[in-house]
Amino acid sequence: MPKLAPKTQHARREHILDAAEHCFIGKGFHHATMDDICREAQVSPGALYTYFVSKEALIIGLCGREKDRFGEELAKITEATDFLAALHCMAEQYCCNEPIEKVRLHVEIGAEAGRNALIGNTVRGIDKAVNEGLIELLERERDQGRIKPKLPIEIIVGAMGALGDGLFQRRSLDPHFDPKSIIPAMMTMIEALLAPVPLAGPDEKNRKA
Amino acid sequence: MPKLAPKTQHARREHILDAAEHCFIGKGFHHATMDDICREAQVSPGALYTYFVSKEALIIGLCGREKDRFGEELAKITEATDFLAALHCMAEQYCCNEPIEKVRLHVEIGAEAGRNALIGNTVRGIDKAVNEGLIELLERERDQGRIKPKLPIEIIVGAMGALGDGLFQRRSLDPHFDPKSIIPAMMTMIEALLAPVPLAGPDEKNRKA
Amino acid sequence: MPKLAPKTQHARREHILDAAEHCFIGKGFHHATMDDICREAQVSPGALYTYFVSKEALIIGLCGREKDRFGEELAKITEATDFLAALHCMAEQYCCNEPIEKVRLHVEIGAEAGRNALIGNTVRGIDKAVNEGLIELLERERDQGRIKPKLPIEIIVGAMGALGDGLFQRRSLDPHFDPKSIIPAMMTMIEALLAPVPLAGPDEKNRKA
Amino acid sequence: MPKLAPKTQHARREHILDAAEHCFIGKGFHHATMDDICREAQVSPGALYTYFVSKEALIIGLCGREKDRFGEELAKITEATDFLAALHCMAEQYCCNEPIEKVRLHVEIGAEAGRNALIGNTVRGIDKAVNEGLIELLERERDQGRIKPKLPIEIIVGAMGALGDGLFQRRSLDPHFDPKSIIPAMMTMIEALLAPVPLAGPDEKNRKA
DNA sequence: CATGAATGAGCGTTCATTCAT
DNA sequence: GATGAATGAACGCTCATTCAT
Repeated sequence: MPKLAPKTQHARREHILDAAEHCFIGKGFHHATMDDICREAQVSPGALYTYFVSKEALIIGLCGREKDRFGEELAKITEATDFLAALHCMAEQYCCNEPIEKVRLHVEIGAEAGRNALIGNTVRGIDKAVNEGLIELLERERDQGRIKPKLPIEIIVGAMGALGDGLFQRRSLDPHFDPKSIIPAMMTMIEALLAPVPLAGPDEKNRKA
Repeated sequence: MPKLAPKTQHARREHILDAAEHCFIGKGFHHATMDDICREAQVSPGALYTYFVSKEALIIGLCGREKDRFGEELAKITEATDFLAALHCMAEQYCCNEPIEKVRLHVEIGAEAGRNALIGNTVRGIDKAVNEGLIELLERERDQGRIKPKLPIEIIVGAMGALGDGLFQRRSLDPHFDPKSIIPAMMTMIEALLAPVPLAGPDEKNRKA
Repeated sequence: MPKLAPKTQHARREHILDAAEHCFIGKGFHHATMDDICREAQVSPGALYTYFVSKEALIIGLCGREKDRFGEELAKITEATDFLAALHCMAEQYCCNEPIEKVRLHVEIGAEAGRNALIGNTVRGIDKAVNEGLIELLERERDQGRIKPKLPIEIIVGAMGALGDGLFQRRSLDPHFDPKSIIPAMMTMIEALLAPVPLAGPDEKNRKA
Repeated sequence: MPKLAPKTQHARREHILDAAEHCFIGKGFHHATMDDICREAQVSPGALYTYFVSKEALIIGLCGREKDRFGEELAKITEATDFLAALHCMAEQYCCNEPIEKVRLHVEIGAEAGRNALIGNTVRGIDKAVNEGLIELLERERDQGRIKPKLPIEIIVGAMGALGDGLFQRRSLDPHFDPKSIIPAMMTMIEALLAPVPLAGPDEKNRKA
């Protein structure tokens, strides 16, 4: 039998990952069984194991996809003209629109990452990439005089990341938690860190008056 | 073997809880087995089950301990004369001095609480108690004119809680994460929310001028 | 501590046996736990084990009581003037009035007796005693000319015993089984075996005529 | 390992059922463990559980086999020209030739059926099928004038069934019980119920005279 | 004698993974 | 490459029984 076309291989991989995501989201990482995933993907265990060497590998694959996704998200902000508005938009996206079950999966993976070295490394890798992206972005903003932060930018980015994780934890824990109401608080906190410079305009002098 | 003195009973319970804590921290709730815990506590399964009806009950017991502990912590802040300094002190306590193991346990329980209703309720109960304590405290500060927050106090407390959870998540994930460096960022954020009123002094008029 | 008065000892034994009977009837021999029985009897496990060396011993004790009970039952029939009527009465007693849960226990013990030598011997001992009582009774009836069985009396008694056991099995299996309706059939069968001689009376000659 | 041929599947199932039967007979349903059965069948627990979802399911499977077997037995009687002789033959078959092990299994299942709803329903279903077969048969005999029962046929069939169960109970309890000697008693009882009409012969008129 | 905490082998069942076909 | 039956170590938990107090 000739080797499967790389395209087919990749498609199959993604298909299995979709199934795994669906199962992990629905039942949690520990409660979902490999058989659940096989059934969902309509694939035999043997076939699954040619694409992923273990259950762990499925999580790692899922992490990879999240990483890509977040990269795109970040690119959007980077390209936005109004950086703060884009941040607000992203906060809304992650706080409100992300379905609760997916949030739970995120928290679960976070816990697993604390103990499982392989998953830990993967998750740390993602965090690093995200942080670097944000740092680069914020440094540019600062160099262009649009923000005047009083603290080192890596620290600020670290604090922003923690805030995001905390929001996820909160949502995961309390299904009645209303994330919309917290956004003003988040923006207040982030602005305090970034110290954005008001846009110069014809009425700037009026403010000082 | 007549009835054990309540003191002995309690000590035995705590001893088992210690063992469970150790195992959950080291392996996670799902990977730690009851036998692991029995071995750690040097107790037979049957004996363990006279103190805790299930594995779940061990987590709940662990939650109870954390709750008590946090209650004491909160009382200390409440009694402090300088509220912001006390907060700073507590941030340091939880960010830096809390051993990484406890932090992991916290994250572990948080993840489990998202999937397990009983644990979820317990953790939500604790959160509620903590939040109420903080709300009460902040309302008093506001009524006494020491802070002038622009957002509802519950929202502020919610954001502070999220920030705390996020820090824990960060520490759990990255053993090299330096929590000390982030404290200024945290205080900046919290102060932005609380808007503390500077203490009245001889140069107060200069500010208004 | 002086030995307990034999009377107290015996009363305690009976009390525990009552509790065991209650539990076995309610949950079945295998499903009832020693703790269930202790709770029911308000006795500690240690105390229970001074009266009965094992769970098995409880069943054997229960068998002993049944044996005594059946002996009394048999005595009543023996003393009755109309033997067939007494038999009918006893059939009614065992078929209809015996509560279904007790019937089930009987069947359970019967099954256990097939495998457990100790219980088997006990149950066989009871059966033997019952059979001997019935044999004696029927032989007297025969010698007094009231029945004219065509088969050996032990065989007849064996068949009657089987019929009784079968009825219990039937009742145990089907809660809707109506035992009353089967009594005529039972009496028909038994009369066929015993061939009772119609009571001699002034009109006896008319029959032959 | 592609899909097993249905024949192989069935053979494997039967093999496991054989092992379960052996264990249940030897130790009883409650004392036999799944591991015992696995060892006996030379099969891993996982493999066993692909054929039977639970221990309970093993008994149900065993019941299915008995049902099929009894159906065949019944068909033989139905086709026989001399119905009473066929019945006698069947009594002999079940009383004498049935190996004691099968008899024990029957009693074991009967006891379990009294406590376990699923097994109870299964056994009741078999009993119903058997009873209906017998009822149909006896009604035909009656309509053709070969028997003149004085009691409703369902009652008669119920009594016959009880008699059969009782015999099994007796055999299971006492390994020295001689079932051959009881057959005349059984036939006497059954004939009393059925009231078979003697075959018409040359001396028929003498009877009526 | 009574107590009840403790024992610990054993239970029915699961499921990530393997490998003969 | 794909299949799916098979593996087997483990799991959380139970409960008849013991024995230090």
